[in-house]
Amino acid sequence: MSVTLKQLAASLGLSPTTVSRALNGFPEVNAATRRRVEQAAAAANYHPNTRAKSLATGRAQAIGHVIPLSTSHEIVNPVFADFIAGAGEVYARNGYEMILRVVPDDDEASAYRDLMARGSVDGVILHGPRIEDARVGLLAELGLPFLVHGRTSGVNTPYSWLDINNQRSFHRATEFLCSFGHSRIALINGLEEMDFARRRRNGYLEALAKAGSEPDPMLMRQGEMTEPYGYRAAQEMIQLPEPPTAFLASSIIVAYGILRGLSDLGLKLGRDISLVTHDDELSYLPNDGDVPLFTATRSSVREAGRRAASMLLRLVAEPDSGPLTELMETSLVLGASTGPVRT
Amino acid sequence: MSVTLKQLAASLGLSPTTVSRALNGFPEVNAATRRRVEQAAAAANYHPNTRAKSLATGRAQAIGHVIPLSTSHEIVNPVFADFIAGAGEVYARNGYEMILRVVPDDDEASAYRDLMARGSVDGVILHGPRIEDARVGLLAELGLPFLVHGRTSGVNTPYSWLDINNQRSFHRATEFLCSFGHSRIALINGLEEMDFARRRRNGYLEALAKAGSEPDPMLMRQGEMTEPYGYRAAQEMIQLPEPPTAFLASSIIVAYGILRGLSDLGLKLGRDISLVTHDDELSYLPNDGDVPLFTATRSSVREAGRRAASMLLRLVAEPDSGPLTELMETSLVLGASTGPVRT
DNA sequence: TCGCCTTCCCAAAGCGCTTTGGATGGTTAA
DNA sequence: TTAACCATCCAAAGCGCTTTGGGAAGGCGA
Repeated sequence: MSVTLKQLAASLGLSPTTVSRALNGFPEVNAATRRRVEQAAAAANYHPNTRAKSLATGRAQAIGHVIPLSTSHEIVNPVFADFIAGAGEVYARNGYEMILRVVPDDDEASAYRDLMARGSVDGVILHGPRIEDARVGLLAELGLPFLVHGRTSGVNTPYSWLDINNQRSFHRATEFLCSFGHSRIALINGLEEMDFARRRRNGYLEALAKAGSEPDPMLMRQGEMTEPYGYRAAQEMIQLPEPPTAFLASSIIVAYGILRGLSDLGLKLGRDISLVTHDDELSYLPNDGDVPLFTATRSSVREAGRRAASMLLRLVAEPDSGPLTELMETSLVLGASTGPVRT
Repeated sequence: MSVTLKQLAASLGLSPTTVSRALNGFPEVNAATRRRVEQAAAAANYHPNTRAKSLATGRAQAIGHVIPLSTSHEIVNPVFADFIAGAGEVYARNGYEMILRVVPDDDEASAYRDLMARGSVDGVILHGPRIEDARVGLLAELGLPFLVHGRTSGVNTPYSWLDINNQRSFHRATEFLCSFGHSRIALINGLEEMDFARRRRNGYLEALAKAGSEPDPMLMRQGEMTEPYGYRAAQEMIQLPEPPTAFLASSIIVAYGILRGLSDLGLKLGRDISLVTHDDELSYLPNDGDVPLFTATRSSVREAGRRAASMLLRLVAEPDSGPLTELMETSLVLGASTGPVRT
């Protein structure tokens, strides 16, 4: 079907060895010969067979992403698409393939073992780390280079990760709301078995404590971050005897739900009620413009994908470059959804 | 690192040949031997090296998904994550790997060529087909098995596809609105270079014609399907001298935007204004419950992913199974966003 | 002239698997 | 008894590439 190295070599009257070296930039080949080879390769649309190449080199030239599909709720993380887009960019630029495995989340361990044993990938990115996530230990033990998108509290062995400063983000956001006089601030969080959610709650609690406000369990909720989840949370909380005057949401999708919930009750964001949300800059839910709809802690998950991919590739190339870590700060951008507490 | 066939064979005092045949279910191996081999393989956590295997067999055991990243708007299709989740399920079950390439959309052709020449995949799924999409011709020419998610009008060569009945969906939706007395129905569509968008518009126009309503260009809009797009469209249209009494949206994300746009103007869906949207059943934007928020033409894109993957695998296994096609009908589910025209 | 580098190229082995084409020994039919 | 036949196993080639370990030819200094 497609042309092979041997054929190309034969057509040039050269040995496969020389052609290989010419194309791979080895020094011991005449400049003129190299040019000739390169031209012929381009003309024949020659691309080395990936499988043969990686069998010979021992490198898979591929990075794996295992995306767990929660067996209970079956939710696909909406953030995933943009992260992948960012990472994919980097892989493509570096000649790496991206391979995806969608697995039930109780089957993830065997997915990693399998990937390792088959030698299908040179490294993996671990998504959606939970508190004390056992996958980190497993991967370390397998000896497969990996990078965590996020972190996992309670795991002591060092590992590489890229995370945003969730705690600081929500600390700042809470602080910001407090400075407007808010003291009853609701936290509509993701599932708190997820590490990011726990950290956000910590930041929130920390800021409340600093401001001298007592946290109220009635105002704290965790759940799968869908739009209706935000809607229900907002509606239910607003009917409490002592309703919140502000909301803090863990995802822009949830924020839209809150917005709708309040709007249905005739309440207007920024005037009657304040809202700060985390904003991953999902491409189909842009929160920009002169005055964004939502005041938000903003951080591009696509950029996170890019950086995570770069870090992992570095880790694959130089396994001794030790655990690599990066903490991205978010920016707190002022939108139309916040204002002083209404008295 | 991981155990090889040769090692396993040596440890069993057998030849690699026999071990290979035992594990691959060939008949010419003693039942007892086979059992012994299987147990040893399991104990050693033996998994055949993918690259070696596929080099030997000539099959990549992988399916490629090329996802074009629009160079101009940089939007990642939100529908993509759920489609992938569905397809991934099927690949995993059949021992196929899923490989993803994120490429700028002006570079897609070379991505396919490359995938083909390197032999990295046994087939590909083509996403986001446009009108008269040239990729179909390219893939046919390359001889790479492929399946289109959607269709492409104006391409005459036969090809395999899985699509939903966009035209009929929007025909029915429009008809339904007409039956409520609506005649000024706005269409907030996706980019009409996309095949699905064109079909939806056709269905819409067809139904309008049948109902004797004149289509109004002021009420038809196309664009990238984001939330703000829906918001702006709704707000602008509602201020027209002759505003629409109903909206037809191509995506639930757009529908949320419309909802917010109307809501900001004090208009309530289902009472003041009607809205029907297409609903792909995105997992994080569920439109369900006793009475769904939106009346919708509903079709699970995750299920589409599953079916598309199955069809493609079939195509790969039996290339002569000819062009496979499937047209999924959508269901029109009644939600809270529609009602008789307000007089 | 010889010896010694360079420069440029090649033969062959090997990556881990599958598969072709036997080989071996025991059974069965004639 | 012999030939034909299974049932069961194996040696070796080959998939398309990289890489090791030369080797031939030419240039240079002594």
